[in-house]
Amino acid sequence: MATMAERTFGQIPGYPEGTTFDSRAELSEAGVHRPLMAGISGNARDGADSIVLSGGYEDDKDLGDEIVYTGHGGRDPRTGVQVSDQALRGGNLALAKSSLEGLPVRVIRGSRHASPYSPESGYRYDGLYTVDDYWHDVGRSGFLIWRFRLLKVPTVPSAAERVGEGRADYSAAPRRETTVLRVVRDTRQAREIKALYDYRCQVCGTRLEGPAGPYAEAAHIRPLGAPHDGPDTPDNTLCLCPNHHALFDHGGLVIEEDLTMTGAEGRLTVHPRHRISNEHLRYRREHYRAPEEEPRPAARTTT
DNA sequence: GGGCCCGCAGGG
DNA sequence: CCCTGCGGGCCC
Repeated sequence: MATMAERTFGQIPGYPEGTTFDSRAELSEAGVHRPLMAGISGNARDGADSIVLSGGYEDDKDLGDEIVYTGHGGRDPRTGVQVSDQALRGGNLALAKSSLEGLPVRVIRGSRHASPYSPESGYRYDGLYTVDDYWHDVGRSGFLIWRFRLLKVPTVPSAAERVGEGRADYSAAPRRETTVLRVVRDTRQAREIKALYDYRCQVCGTRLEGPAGPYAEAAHIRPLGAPHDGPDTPDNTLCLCPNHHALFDHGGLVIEEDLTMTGAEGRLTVHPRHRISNEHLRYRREHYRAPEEEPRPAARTTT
């Protein structure tokens, strides 16, 4: 009956960047940031979809396009003073998950946030950011804090992504160079493929694991976007470790028709519930495998 | 249902 | 200004 509204990642239709709100209640009603008090909206499974910078956290840094946001926890609720260490759970784990999955986070600034980028009054939606990095530090209080570096996403996505509903088809996955080359966002189906393989590389079986959980990459067999126009569908997606993803993208790993591999040992691991398109594999071989270096006539002659 | 949280209003 | 009480919604 009272089903929880679906968490929406990305921009909320009807509320473009720069939209202002009088109160947290207005922000909540619009769905731009649902919690009325908490600074982080999200959970450990899906990631964080929005945050609010509203002052009060002494270790925050705001450079406009770059924000170092402080996690929550360890504060006396009355005084706001840090009285113990923070842990990687709750909203903190949600932000870490967003970093692992490359999900966009809506950023809202409040007037009480001491920064040249904060609004005069109320709250303002300031666009989408990715969680580029997260780590722990000793804050000014002397207690452990979790810190999240957020970088502004320069382009505005055309459609919002919804978790739990199957209409997440993107024509392209934008990339951005940061400390590493990282996918800005994965589609729902890409995350499902990674889950199906339990984040193990289909080539080597490697499973990378950090404090917030496992990390793998979704690789497209026939690339997205013009002129390849590969679909963002499970039969065109592989779950790979970063090395084999890069090797695959750059033609150093070729998957043959019988799933043996050139550039790696053995056969590609394929889950029984994962159908991979032979057509897309063929396209990849035809366009990315190193061409045979055959001696050719210097000039074509007609007889 | 318990506990948490970057609100908010009101009073001193 | 600071402090207090009272909170709604949501995560676990």
